Amino acid sequence: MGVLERSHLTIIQEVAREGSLTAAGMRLNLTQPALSHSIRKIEQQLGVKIWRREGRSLVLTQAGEWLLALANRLLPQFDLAESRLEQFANGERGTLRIGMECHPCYQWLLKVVSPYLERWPKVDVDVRQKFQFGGIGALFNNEIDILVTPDPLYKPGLKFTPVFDYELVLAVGPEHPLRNAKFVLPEQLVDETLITYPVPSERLDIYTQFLQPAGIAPRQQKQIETTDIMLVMVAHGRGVAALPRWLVKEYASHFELYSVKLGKKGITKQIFLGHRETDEDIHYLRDFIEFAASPQ
Amino acid sequence: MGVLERSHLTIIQEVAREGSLTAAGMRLNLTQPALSHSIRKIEQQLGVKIWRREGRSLVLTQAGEWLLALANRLLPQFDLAESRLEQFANGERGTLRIGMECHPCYQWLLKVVSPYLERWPKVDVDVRQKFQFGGIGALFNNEIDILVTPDPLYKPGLKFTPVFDYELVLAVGPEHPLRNAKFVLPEQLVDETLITYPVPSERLDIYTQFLQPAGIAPRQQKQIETTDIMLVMVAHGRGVAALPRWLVKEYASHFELYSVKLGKKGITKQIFLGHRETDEDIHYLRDFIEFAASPQ
DNA sequence: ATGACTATATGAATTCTGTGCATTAACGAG
DNA sequence: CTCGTTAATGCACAGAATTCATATAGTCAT
Repeated sequence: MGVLERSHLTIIQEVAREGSLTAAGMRLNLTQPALSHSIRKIEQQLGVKIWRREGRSLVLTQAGEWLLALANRLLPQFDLAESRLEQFANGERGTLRIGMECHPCYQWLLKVVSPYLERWPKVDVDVRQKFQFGGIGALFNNEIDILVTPDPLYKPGLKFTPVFDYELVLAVGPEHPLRNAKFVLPEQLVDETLITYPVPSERLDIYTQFLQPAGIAPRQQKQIETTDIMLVMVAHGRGVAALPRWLVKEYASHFELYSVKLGKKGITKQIFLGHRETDEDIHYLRDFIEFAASPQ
Repeated sequence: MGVLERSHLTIIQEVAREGSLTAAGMRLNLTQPALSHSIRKIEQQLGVKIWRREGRSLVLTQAGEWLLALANRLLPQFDLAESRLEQFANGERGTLRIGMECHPCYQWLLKVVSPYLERWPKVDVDVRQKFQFGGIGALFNNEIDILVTPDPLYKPGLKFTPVFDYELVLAVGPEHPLRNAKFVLPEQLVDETLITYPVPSERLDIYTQFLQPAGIAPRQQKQIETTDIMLVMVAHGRGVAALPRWLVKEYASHFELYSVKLGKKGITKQIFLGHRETDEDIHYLRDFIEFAASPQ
């Protein structure tokens, strides 16, 4: 089995560097006899002479030169590894895996992530959107570290932090009769084409909190992946979409878009970040939550 | 100081591979508690959790994944190193440094080295020709492992083996009056141009064994590095040269050359290979000497 | 739920390796 | 030759690694 250890390479390198066991011992915090015993053992375990005893100094043999080259190549990698691990230990390095259960939040997330990456140059961010057992399950399975969700499910071991509120509104185009309406009622959507993200309707607030309570369904539903395309369609009168008010406002600089309140009182949503309690000592994770919760 | 050892990487790799401490223990010839204690120690020494305890199995953390990648990268290099060292130990690998104190022997050496390199694919051959303290000194200083020389100097610790005999002759061109002579005497060279290798005349046998005893010097001496050019010059009547008979014969197929015996009895030389007695257990070195000594 | 099975964790005892001390041996410079 | 320096050696000890025995925990089938 393997007998050559990192410590042996260190000794070989240091002895070659200092040229004497005594000096090398000083640097390694070992006594000269300790090294003498060590190198003898290495040599007989490997069955190779590593040094030629020349007078009172040690000169590397061919095999020794070869080992020295190996040491010079491998030891820096060990050192690097240890400094990396220290960063892991201090929570300075890692991958923050963020799960999303809220399609339109993607735009918001982007705005949070960019400055965060600046602050934590050694932390990578990974965003995932599909979960076999739901976002909460993904948190428990350790598939993700942070969950962006509008539905905090308070379970032991998990914690949720509210990060921002927004109002869900109906986005309509410039030709739409509702464009200047104070608000819209469910029955006003029976003849509309509703554009949504491609997820089950029980995960769309426009259904669960607006249409279904009134027993209404829109004439047609179109599913579109990306927010940009969705709003282009809306601006051209190909349908209407339920989105956060701030998102519609943002896109309004590019396309002509109007926001209409959903119902008399409007629909207000709150977004939470969920995380495992066991992760609370991870510095970069805690900072992400604090940073995200502070108003941008 | 460094705490991460090769053995730790081995454990990480093996546990990841087998998925359980018990199984990994079998492969490493260790018991399960041994591993359990080891990994706990590694973790607390590094200050990083490497595994997450999930149910009754161990799952790598981010830091653990990182270490596994390191292990997969470094461990093969350790394995390779050990197999190389085994080859060193068995004398199958190394560099045979050959020193030359005999210029014309270079041609002979080439003929010996080619088949030798075939027989020892892992042994490299290095030929050196300049020595600060002479060839014998170079042997003692470990600058070379084998010395090709016509002057064996029997000293304790060194051994010399005769490898071949040759006759030193005078090479002349087709227009030369001596071309068919039975032999040549020193005084017949007073008006000649003598072509030699660029070394001090005390190292040229034509001087020490032929001209100087008779108190004769040639009209002119030209120094030329390479045997080829030397013999081209001779063939064109630009001078004469003292070289081994077999060498002249070999070149006679390319240029018109004639060999003339030096003195009535001729000059016979013997070439030896010198080596350190301490090197006699190096397999590839002993084989080189045996191989060189056997008639080609 | 319960029990059988299998995995890891733990603690104490033991074995072994590594280290240091004291000393010897070898070398080199003055 | 002698002194200063360096490596080698033998012995003794401390601490680390390993094992054994056992506790604890999770999984699966009934």
